[in-house]
Amino acid sequence: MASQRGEGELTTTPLEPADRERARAIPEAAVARLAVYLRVLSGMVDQGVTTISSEELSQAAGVNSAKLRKDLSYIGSYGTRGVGYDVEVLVSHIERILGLTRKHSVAVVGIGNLGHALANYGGFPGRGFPVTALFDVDEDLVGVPVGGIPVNHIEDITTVCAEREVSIGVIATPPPAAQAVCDRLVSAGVQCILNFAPVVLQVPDNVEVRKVDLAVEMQILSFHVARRADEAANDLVNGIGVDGMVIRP
Amino acid sequence: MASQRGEGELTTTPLEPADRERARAIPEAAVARLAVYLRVLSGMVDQGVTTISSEELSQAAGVNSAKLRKDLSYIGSYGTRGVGYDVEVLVSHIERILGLTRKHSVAVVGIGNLGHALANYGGFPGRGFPVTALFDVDEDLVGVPVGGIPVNHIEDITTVCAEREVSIGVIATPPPAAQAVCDRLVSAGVQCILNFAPVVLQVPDNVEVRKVDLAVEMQILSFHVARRADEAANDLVNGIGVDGMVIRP
DNA sequence: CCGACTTTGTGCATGCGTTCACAAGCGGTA
DNA sequence: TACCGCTTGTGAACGCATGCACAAAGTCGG
Repeated sequence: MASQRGEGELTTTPLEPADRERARAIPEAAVARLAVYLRVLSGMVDQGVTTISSEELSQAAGVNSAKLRKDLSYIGSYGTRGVGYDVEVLVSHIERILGLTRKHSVAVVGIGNLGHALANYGGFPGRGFPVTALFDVDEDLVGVPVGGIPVNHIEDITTVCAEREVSIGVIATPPPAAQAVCDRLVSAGVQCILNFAPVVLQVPDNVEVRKVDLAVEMQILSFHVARRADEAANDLVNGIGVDGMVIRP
Repeated sequence: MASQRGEGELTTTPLEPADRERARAIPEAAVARLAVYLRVLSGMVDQGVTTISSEELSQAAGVNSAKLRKDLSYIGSYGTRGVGYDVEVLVSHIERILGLTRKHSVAVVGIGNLGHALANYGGFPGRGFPVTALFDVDEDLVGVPVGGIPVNHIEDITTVCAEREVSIGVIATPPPAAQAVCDRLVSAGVQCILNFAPVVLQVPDNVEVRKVDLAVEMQILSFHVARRADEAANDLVNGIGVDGMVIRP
């Protein structure tokens, strides 16, 4: 049983030593899944569910139950054998490990179609990620409010990010501008970047970049389409029908 | 050296037996990277580069050169020792393996902020992913052209997807609608789905789903912010300055 | 034609992540 | 209190992906 403590009395919410070591050791893949569990659990809370077993939760999250238990074990042992997990307890522990006890101010750079969508996206503020700054090069956009926030000129990134304590920068610019924008965000002290531009960003070691590349996602799907189509053709040649039934045994 | 053949004489472009086996064996992670290499290489072609070494390409793609060579070896041996790779040859082989020799018609469901952005996104058609159908529940949207394509009512998914030979469905609906939309796409014969809704979709085994979850991405970044902040606090306690310099040796 | 130099392709070791399988632990019941 | 059934937590085995290091294979200059 890890040390318990009151929460929310500090904005920075430092982790206990035991948790600190755990956080260091959590595999990247497990972190991504913890976020998914958290979302599923939040839904459970809304439905009035108070207790859940690893089997139920793993099904809802679309993973193997052993994996789920191992993932949860990375953040501590908060289940009750023979019963399951207390939903609210689990939620609060995952939130703590993911650093969601503190708000993370977000800046969106590039207010095109995607930037608009991101600025208006309701999922962010509701989950502790308020969008507090928008930037674009287009002078005509500067001052125009999008999703309730006026657009700033890209030249002002450094000062605006500093004064609004931006901790996450989202790049939604055209590809050629992405690296320059990234550099500016970094020099403004932003250490976490979510990149939607189809460009490989070069950043210093102390900056974390995650990329969302729609074209790559599509191409991965395309690969699977091709492989499937090809296997089907192959199977047909080998006497197996499209429904998996052997037509020429 | 794998068998060479003319390309483009068939819309379905079946793979040679040797390639077929390779495609089956390519690790998922490598497929994602191949898509990145392809994008970088396309940029090289535009710059007039004809030959590139694994070292140069790996740097541009942000990976280790050994990994790059291994990834390329999955699709065959098309390099020249002592010289490097012919850019155009590499492009055409990656395209073939990823199934990009054929167009993949895309349907976007849910024409909200994100759906608009996706429908207008220029990156898709340019890379062989023409958006050919849009759907929404909102009667007021039906018939309105977005990005040049009129919106259809969601009730017509099955027929429209079938007649336009949609092979990839993109879900950009609110979370509660996602599973129902997914089921409809599947019953319309769509086997590949890109899901932007923060929901775990349940699909049959023969359907491939990839998810893009912005909230999860943010939370992963949040985790890193927290870990970093915590390490910094820890280091400070242990007498190491924020710039990594030991202030209390 | 030969030797030096360059770069690919890959066998092998290492490390990480997933899965299995079961002991440990808890609640309920008599 | 003692037993029984259920579920967690985790050691251990396995499999996949990464990175190293080098032989194989090509180019280029003389």
